[in-house]
Amino acid sequence: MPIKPHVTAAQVCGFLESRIKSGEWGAEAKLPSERAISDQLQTSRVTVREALKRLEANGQIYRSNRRGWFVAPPRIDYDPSRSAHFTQYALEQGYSPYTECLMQRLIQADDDLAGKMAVAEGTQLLELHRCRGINGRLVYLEEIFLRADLWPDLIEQPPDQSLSTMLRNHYGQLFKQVDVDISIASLSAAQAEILQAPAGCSCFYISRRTLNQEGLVIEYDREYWRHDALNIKVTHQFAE
Amino acid sequence: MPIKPHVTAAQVCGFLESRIKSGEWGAEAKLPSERAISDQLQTSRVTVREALKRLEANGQIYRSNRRGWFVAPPRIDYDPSRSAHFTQYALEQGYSPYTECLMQRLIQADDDLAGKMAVAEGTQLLELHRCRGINGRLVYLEEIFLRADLWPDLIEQPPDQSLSTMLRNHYGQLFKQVDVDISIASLSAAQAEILQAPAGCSCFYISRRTLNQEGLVIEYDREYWRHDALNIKVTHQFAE
DNA sequence: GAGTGGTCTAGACCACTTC
DNA sequence: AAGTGGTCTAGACCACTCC
Repeated sequence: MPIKPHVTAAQVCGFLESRIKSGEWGAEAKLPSERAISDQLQTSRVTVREALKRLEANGQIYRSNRRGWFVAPPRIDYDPSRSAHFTQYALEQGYSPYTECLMQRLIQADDDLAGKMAVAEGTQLLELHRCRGINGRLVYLEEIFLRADLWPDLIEQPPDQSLSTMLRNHYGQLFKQVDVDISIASLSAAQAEILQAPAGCSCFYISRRTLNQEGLVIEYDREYWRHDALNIKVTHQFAE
Repeated sequence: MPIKPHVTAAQVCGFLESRIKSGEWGAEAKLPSERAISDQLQTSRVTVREALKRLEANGQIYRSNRRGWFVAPPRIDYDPSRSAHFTQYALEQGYSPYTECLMQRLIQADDDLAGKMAVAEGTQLLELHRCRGINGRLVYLEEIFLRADLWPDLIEQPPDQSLSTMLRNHYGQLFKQVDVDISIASLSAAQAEILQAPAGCSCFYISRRTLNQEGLVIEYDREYWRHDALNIKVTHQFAE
């Protein structure tokens, strides 16, 4: 006798996608609960979760820890090779940017940092941690390292001000070159908690080294982005 | 009476990671079967799979469809803003590159392609599909679009030759600018099958528009990379 | 043919959010 | 207090790979 075939995760994906694409569930809309979806589609919660994770993987939806699943808003365009600040990008694209400084302190460069910043091990560095969001949603964490000898009184400055503007205007530094690295990583437990993301959540990892006219590394920066929040755009002009 | 606490996915992650980091399981090594791991650690297969997926998310391991889980080899460094060909990159970094042409045909530009290539809708384009691997492992799929009017006899050329070299040497084209877009996407069912990846597998999506001296889009390219195979490096020089 | 990963079922408990 | 997502158990069948 014929057995009712299982509802597959792919079918659940289709069901959810059609509602997202039709606009029935707009940006930032909360999806129904996992149990509600599995009841409606006559399937198990495991299958629903599998479908949700696939839509999460390509950035159509995201989750906020234990609060539920939400439709992902449009991604922000971002060119990490430019020194323009995040706030400017976000405003240009019609978003409301938000920055919070989580921590700032003086540290001694360890082996790894010394290599990245081309300084001797033990050199004094200023370390800043910030988180940033758009439209009320946290989208990335940032770890910034600056040579303390180049910015002697920076630690006194208000941390919310744009760093790149400050470096240029206040210290008269000119940027000569930026080296950018982009790869996939996963959030540490502490990072995931700040971004309200699940444990082990995959993220974009972007690191940037900014060099000045003399070839000194004036800024070293590590960013951890929600992967659904970001569209990286880089334009490269070839020399004549 | 005390109940034995559950083995958590995080503990399984730790168990697996320590064996990878210690070198007990080297690059490309096959992990034990999911059932063997769950038996050894006295846990369920679901928990083991959860752990494996977390290590997959940050690129430490990867799976080849239905064949098993493997330790991910070192990532290849890649600068999409340069026109150097993949083969050269791979050889410089000590890998054995591999390219296969999957398809080539003439098409009419649809609305989307016409916009991307700045040509009229219906313009004749040459479409090439290739897959590429290093050390015997497929790492990305590529869809290339070229204006048929600029390369009248290209369809007759051997497809394995480096395209960028050919464009420069044979046609004397000079590259002026490259616009690169990078984001996260997921593989279609057809793409996943070619890369031997699971359904809905997340990937790096890289699209590139290459412009010549006259500002014409001479190449438009879409790449779908296994996310664990890639480390993107871009260097940007600021104008004086 | 044996074993594997891919998928699905039908529960369960906990920590946390929301009301 | 009710409901949610996060996690875990203990099975099952299938399609596929490998031998």
